Amino acid sequence: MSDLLERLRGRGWRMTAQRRVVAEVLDGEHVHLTADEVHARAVVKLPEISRATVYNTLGELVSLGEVIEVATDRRAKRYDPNAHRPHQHLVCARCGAIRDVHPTGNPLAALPDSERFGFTISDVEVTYRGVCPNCA
Amino acid sequence: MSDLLERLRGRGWRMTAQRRVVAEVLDGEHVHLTADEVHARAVVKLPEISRATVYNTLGELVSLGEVIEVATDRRAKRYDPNAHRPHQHLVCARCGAIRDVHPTGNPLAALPDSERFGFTISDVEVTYRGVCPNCA
DNA sequence: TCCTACAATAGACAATGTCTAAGTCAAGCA
DNA sequence: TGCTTGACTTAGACATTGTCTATTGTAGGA
Repeated sequence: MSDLLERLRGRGWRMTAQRRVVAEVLDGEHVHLTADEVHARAVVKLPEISRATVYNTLGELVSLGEVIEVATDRRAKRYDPNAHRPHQHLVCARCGAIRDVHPTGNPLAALPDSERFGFTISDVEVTYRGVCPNCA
Repeated sequence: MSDLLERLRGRGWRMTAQRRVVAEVLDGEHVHLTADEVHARAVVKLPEISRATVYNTLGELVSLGEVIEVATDRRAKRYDPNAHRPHQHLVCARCGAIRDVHPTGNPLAALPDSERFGFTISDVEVTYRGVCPNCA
């Protein structure tokens, strides 16, 4: 993620304190924060940052393909900075913990042509649900 | 779905006009309505029905296992009456059309133990995304 | 038919997300 | 270094989706 700022700058992204802080918050493995959580953490580093800016910046990062929107939670969207390695998600039904996982094979292959209804399929999203060791 | 009302009555579900109407609205193949859409259609049949009742009834049907909550849409939950045959969903990225699909194999098998992080996995949700023939 | 517990209602409230108008500032350029 | 400009940020109103509560209504049994 440290080179994210470089990549963005290289793409002509205007660098501001707010954008830098949002990008910094989205750093690490197994990070899946909601927009509100991102805002809460960003405020610690930059108290003036507004909610709208966090939403805007997250939206831009998603458009740029640097961050993935994840819908594991029924309430709020979550943002996953691990956009450059394809992966799926494993969610604890009790505490909501989320892990990135890497299944074997291509999940697309499991869908025969007869089940594609003429669609041109471009993406598959898989969410495994269960109970994590802490909650078991 | 015609026997849904029978099944519910058999389980001691108190039958009311509102509940009957909600159940009737959720009839058919490839039905994936939002709560609001269910309400809109229910109002046609029973103008007095309230939003809260639709939400309550949908929640009860989900608890009873007669209807499945689907999160293909980032905005609102959708309700799928096809609860008795396991299936996954295929969504058009343009128009939002949703089809029930039946992939081959068990998607659970694709996740090796080393990728389970000690979780006890009970469920997998797969959403295929693409463009439908109408939008292509 | 009458009772009673369960269901439905209206509307307030909560959570999440979007939009707008006005002010601010990063980055290029003289 | 000091302008200029258009992109960025802000506060807060608004929209959408969903939940809760107090009150009223009613299904189904006695």
